[in-house]
Amino acid sequence: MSNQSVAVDTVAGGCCAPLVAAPLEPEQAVDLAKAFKALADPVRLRLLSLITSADGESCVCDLTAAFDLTGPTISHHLKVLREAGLVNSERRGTWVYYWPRPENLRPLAALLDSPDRVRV
Amino acid sequence: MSNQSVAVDTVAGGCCAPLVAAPLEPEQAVDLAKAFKALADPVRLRLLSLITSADGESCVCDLTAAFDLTGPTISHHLKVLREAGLVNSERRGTWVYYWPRPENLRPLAALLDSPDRVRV
DNA sequence: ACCCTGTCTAGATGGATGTCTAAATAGCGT
DNA sequence: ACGCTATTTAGACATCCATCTAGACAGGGT
Repeated sequence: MSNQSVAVDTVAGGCCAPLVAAPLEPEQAVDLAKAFKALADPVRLRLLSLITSADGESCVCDLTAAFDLTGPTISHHLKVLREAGLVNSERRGTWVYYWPRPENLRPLAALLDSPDRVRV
Repeated sequence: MSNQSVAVDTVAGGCCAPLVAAPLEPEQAVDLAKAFKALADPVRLRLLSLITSADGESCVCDLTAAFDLTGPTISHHLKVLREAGLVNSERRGTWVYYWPRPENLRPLAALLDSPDRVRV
């Protein structure tokens, strides 16, 4: 259950200077868009923030409890985050645990990091 | 034409510690998701990178020329970026120019910036 | 063996989104 | 005034997506 990340693997591979530095290649843009698409939902953002701010990892049961949504819906969102390479998961006994993958989150942050501008 | 930004204004207002620090409030997540949704398309990512890496600003005519898409489609994507607060625009004579809003891009970068983890 | 709980998969459905064509608006040059 | 170019708006259409219900699968306890 741990290795089906798709979108961000190329990103993690050192892709993409900050937006300020150079225009994106179309293929890079496609890969990056997949990652940002995973972040483009309030539920997934909250899931990621819960997972990331937790101490190392989070149980699905705790995550589900934080929302007013059905189990399958949460499961779907976690799958999107996992396939985007933003989190990883593992089953231990009855429960499944999720933890963040900062090595794939950091390049996204670096891409958006922009210095101040003349024009404000 | 310059002031209909919607999504990121609250973000720019000093919102949101890094994901690592604390879970997001639901309302914050909704606002941030709007911003990431604007980034969640390859065309818009390339538009933003063209605008941001250009020297100060870009003319719509140059942006349109960089894609194999119709003018209205580019215009639509630029509107999405503008309403998300990521860029701003101004008409000067015949042409319309777009420039980035780093004050609204930087909080997004800060949100995703994550330190290394025990578990890799 | 059986049941109970936790999680995921499959399939359906209403709403959002990317793209197009056609038409409107804005400014420039003659 | 007219026509030409640049850009946006309006509306249509096909696809994608968030959510749900129903059911499958996994593990633990009795």
